[in-house]
Amino acid sequence: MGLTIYDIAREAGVSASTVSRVINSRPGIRKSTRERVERILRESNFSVSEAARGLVNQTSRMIGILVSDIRNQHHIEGAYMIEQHFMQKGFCSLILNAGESDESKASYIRILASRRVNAAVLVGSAFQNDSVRRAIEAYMPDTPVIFQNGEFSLPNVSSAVADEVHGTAEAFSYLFDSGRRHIAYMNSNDTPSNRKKLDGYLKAAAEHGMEALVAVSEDSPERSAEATAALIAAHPETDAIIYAIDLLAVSGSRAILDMGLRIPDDIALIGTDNSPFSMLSNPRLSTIDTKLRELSTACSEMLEKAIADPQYNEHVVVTPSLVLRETT
Amino acid sequence: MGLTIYDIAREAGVSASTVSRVINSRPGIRKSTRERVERILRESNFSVSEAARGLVNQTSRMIGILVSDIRNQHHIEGAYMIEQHFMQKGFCSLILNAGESDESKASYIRILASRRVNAAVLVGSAFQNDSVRRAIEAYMPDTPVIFQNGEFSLPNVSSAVADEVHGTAEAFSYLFDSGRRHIAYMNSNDTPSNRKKLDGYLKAAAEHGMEALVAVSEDSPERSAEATAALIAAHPETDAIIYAIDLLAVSGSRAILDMGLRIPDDIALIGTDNSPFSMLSNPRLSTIDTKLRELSTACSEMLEKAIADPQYNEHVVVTPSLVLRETT
DNA sequence: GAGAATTTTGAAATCGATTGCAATTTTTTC
DNA sequence: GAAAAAATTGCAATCGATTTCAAAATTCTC
Repeated sequence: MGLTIYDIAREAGVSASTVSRVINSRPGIRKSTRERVERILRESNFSVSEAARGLVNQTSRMIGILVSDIRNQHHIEGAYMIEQHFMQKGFCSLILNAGESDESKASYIRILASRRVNAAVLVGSAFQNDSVRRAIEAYMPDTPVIFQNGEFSLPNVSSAVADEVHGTAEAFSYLFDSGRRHIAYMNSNDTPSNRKKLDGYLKAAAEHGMEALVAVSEDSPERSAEATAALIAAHPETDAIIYAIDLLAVSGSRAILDMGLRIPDDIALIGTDNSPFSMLSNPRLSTIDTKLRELSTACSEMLEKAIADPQYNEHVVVTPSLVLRETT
Repeated sequence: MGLTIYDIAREAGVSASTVSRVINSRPGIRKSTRERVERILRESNFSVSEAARGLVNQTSRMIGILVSDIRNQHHIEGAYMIEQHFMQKGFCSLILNAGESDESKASYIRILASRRVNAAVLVGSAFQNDSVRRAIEAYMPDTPVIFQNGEFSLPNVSSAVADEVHGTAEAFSYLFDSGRRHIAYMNSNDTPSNRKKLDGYLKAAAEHGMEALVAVSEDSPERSAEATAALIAAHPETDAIIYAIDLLAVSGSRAILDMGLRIPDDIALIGTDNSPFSMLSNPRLSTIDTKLRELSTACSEMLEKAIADPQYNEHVVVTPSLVLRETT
């Protein structure tokens, strides 16, 4: 089935070395020879085996991108930017859905190591756990790793992280300054990122001398609507809610409207992440912009430097900002 | 840096063949030898080179997934299901963002061919063009290709397609039966899929003896809001709009509300695709469910059969159905 | 405990490219 | 037109695994 350069060589009456040199545009080939080989290459629809090439060149020209859930808009956007950037440079992206558990995430590190990726990108804070850390130390101690929204202090790991503590605290202060006195927090699944957001809320509440009220919802629209309704039923005095995730805020808003309350008059809402649909919602959602684009851009740049220079290593922090729309 | 099986062999005092047999759980190795080799394998964090392995085994154990835009929720969902399914079977997914132009899509076929993927999946109707077709014939004539939402009559290509003509026509009939007499259609970018939807609309309009009114919006919330407002300004008698894409319908609904019209009293809206956020919108969007899940499931199944049997080839059609919510 | 039968193990070829070095061909130079 | 210099080309080794076939070690049989 697959033609090899030997087949091409025979056809062209030259050696495999010559064919290889033509394919890779190496100098020192007579023009007429080059053209003849190129023609045969074209006519026979030859395509080089990247596996064989990778074996001798000791490189796969692949970037491994690990995402805990690619269906998450937030995550895929990060993967997309990196994919786009490196495809142009001739790299392929091995995008893998690394799953829920810590062990499964760690096993994906092994998979990337087996594929000998030139670099790995971890998208999402959920990778910040000990299994993953150990897997990196064991199987990719010398491969550049870029952590989007998390951090390991290993020599081959760089990172770009959002200061989510600050972001949530700022949202709290804004609500407080606009007169809200019963600001609740709707948390989601327990991830390092959500923990930081919660910390920001708790810290801000303490600083303003206010009691904290934290509810939890799974990461689904239905659960959030239920959790929001339950929160308000139990604490009718609530006049503002900060949500750990935009999606939860949007379906929460719907539940609030259905209860006959007004937004933002009775209750103000602030989501987190400035997701694409946060401005499509009705009313349009105010949100904490965690600067996903900046995070991804920073990752692409670091990745590029890290591939060029294995010693390279950097950690950047971006500061979230508040986007005010119709729910505040 | 990278250890090879020869390093392991030396350490264990055996030959590389033995190490290979242990790694691949081949029979005929003395228990004590196997355990010794396994221990060394573990202690040295050895990881096999898939490139070398692929070279001799003539397989990459990779599935290539081509998506025209991975940020599109609709597409990524399809890629996700396939990724999940095959990862368990030890395949990696090379997910590539194949870009806008026909030529760029075709060139990605070449890339997958170079990587010697075991199969390729094309997600989205945009791959249905001649450049891609020729690229498949030239570079992957024997690799199973599964086309999600499109079709080529090539021996190695299978497909799962939604009958979008029918879906849109059904939506039209529903609106007509509920008394609407000025049903407009908001189209989006010119893709094979959107062309079929438009056909369905035109066909249904003709069948009901009604005049067709087609507007076009680029695939962005802002454009759709503008296009919707313009449509209604030019044709105030409009009492229903079918949208080629849910997203456009959602931002369109916002524009309509902003004009002081009521939904569905003054204008009924139906989107297309039953996207995750269509039921989060306010009011909740009625939509034509193009059965994305079924499409993807069918693709996974066909993919599996095609990998097992290169002769395999099938074409399935799924029928969309109407999901009625608050905008009708 | 010798010889046969069976189980384990290893040497060497292979997969499809790339590349250093030597050999060959072509071009220059006088 | 012969020798030197320069430009082309090919041979053979290499990358890191797998696998066939033969050799070596072990177990069985009488």
